[in-house]
Amino acid sequence: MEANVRGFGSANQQLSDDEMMITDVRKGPWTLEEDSLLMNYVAIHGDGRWNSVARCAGLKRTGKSCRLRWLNYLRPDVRRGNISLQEQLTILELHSRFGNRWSKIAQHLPGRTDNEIKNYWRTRVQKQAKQLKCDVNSKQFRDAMRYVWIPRLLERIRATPDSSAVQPLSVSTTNSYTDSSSNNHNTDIASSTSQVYHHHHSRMTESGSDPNFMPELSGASSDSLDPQVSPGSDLTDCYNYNLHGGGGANNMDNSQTGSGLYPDNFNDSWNWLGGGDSLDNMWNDENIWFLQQQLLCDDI
DNA sequence: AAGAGGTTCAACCGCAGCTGA
DNA sequence: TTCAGCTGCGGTTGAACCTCT
Repeated sequence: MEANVRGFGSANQQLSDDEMMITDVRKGPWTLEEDSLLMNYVAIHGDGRWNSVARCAGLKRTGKSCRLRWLNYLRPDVRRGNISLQEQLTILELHSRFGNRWSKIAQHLPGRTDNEIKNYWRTRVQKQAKQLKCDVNSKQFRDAMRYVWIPRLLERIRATPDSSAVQPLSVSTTNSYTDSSSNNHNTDIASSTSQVYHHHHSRMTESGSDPNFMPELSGASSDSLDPQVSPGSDLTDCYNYNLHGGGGANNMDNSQTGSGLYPDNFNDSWNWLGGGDSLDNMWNDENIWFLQQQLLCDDI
């Protein structure tokens, strides 16, 4: 497909400053030729100073456009494609901590771009919230992530005998991460979160909430990003009530899974998380029931 | 086979912050 | 101190692709 020349956006838009310097600014998808020009130029002169890159490389693109193309697509260590379970876990955890600070989250995922993480969040995570009929920033959804989603991810990561099996399927062969700490960051987060989760899980079934588990979600942290997030005690009280007295797992009415709280395609809606396995294993009746109890509890 | 509707993701935009003259 | 230019960020858009009927 041919890229447009001043045809991608609004015709009446005012030209931005860097556009003013280039006549006949090209917009739209990049061609192989343009990619080649940009890669060759950066290989020789290095990146940065993107306006001069655009000019000197002979590209009729804005500096911004060149920068974006390089960072999101052309740079040698960029990795695109399937987000691994560990990366999913990292994104969930870091988003709960930083919110929509995509570039900050991307710093913890070597080779991933802020754009890709943002797209992942919007297309996958927000979709789940929508299908659960709750806001992605709501307590319900955060708790669902916290008590069901993340633990399940951890289980799956741990259950994978060959760690390479949870790596993305399409990792660039030119990847070379010189920062060893960054290289291990996903595993570190999975490991530490796992430890915290198990600590939390054993405690919460005994005596209620554990503020140490993802405190940014519990509201215990002073720098909590979302003031509406309440302490975990409500949820765990609800959990204990349902589990131990007020209609626990043994009393679970399977008909609840089709009660209307969740759409009929609830299981399917979480499919992306499983990485290919049957959802029957991933989102069984117990998990669905648990989520339903959270929502019921929150409604009280 | 074809069209409709849904999903994905590359690329754009506006804005804010930084830097140097 | 001010201002212009540049860079980076987050939100949004729309073409391409996929799935369903």
